[in-house]
Amino acid sequence: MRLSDSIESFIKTLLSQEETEVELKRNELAEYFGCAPSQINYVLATRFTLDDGYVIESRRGGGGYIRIVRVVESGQQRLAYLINERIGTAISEEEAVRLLGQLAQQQVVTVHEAEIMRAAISSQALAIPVPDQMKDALRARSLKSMLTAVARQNREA
Amino acid sequence: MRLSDSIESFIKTLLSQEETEVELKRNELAEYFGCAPSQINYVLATRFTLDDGYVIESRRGGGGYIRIVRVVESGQQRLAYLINERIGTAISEEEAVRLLGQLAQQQVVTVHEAEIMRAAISSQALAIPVPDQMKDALRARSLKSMLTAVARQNREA
DNA sequence: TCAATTCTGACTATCTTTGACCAAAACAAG
DNA sequence: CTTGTTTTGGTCAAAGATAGTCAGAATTGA
Repeated sequence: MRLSDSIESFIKTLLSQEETEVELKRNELAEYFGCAPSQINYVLATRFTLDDGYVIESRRGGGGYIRIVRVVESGQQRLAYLINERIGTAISEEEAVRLLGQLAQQQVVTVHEAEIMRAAISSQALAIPVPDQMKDALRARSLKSMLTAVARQNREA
Repeated sequence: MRLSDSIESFIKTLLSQEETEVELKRNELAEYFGCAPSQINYVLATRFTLDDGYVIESRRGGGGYIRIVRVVESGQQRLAYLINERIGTAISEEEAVRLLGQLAQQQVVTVHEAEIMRAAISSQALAIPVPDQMKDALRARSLKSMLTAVARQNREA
């Protein structure tokens, strides 16, 4: 059993059934597993990504922490499909607007929320000197990030 | 719980209900929390800034005091200030998160909306290979675009 | 063997707390 | 009034406490 796998399981156990988030101290966890603290970052970076349905928050300094939030129930939510399949790694503004319109119509999000998301990824917002390709990638990331937030809110509601 | 967090809560409790301002003695408060007096200044500087919606006044010498005033502003005023003056052409994720938290707390936007906006401009969302400078510029554009959408919705409502 | 994955450690970034020294206001004595 | 003393609050730099990053070493699996 790899160290990374052990740490992954450990965290996922803490996140089991009821609990949807855990807060831990990087150094303590590293101590517990007898490894370098940066190993924890590696595990988080490779096994608790947005695409995996997790969001990581942290703070440095005294009283610092790492918080891991599970936002998508494996495979069962509709948003999970959108986040992982339909949007993918790049999406055009037109496609995104169409998608948001559908979500609003299906009342997955409010009209206000859809408008905000649309504003976030409008060509005006993305008017920076990078290739269109990169803008589409950026739009996909931002959109997925926002929908993940929505999924999290739905779950908490 | 961090000392700073305790002091912050304590002050916010004093300000919570009807009161829009409190006056206190720096040394007494420090004594109460068993910390260095300058710790109080640290808390004020990091958690009671103008961005957070507070104004600090103080006097030295006999009978000296520190007065913390919670500023009240209309949602539209606040949005206009952020869009036209505060955000500018670049903003870091940390600053943006602080501003969004404040907007939610002042109920200019809902917590859901704030979370969505936060997600839109998080570093996770902006993880593309461009210089940080450009990310900050992008974040500013996207944020202003979203806040403009919110302002428009308010007007139409 | 060799490429991908895992792991580590040195260096960096950020947040908190403290303490020494500074500045201003009030007060008291002359 | 003027000046010295006392009482406050302010500033800043340094130390302490965490977490993040990244290049390269170690390991693993094909």
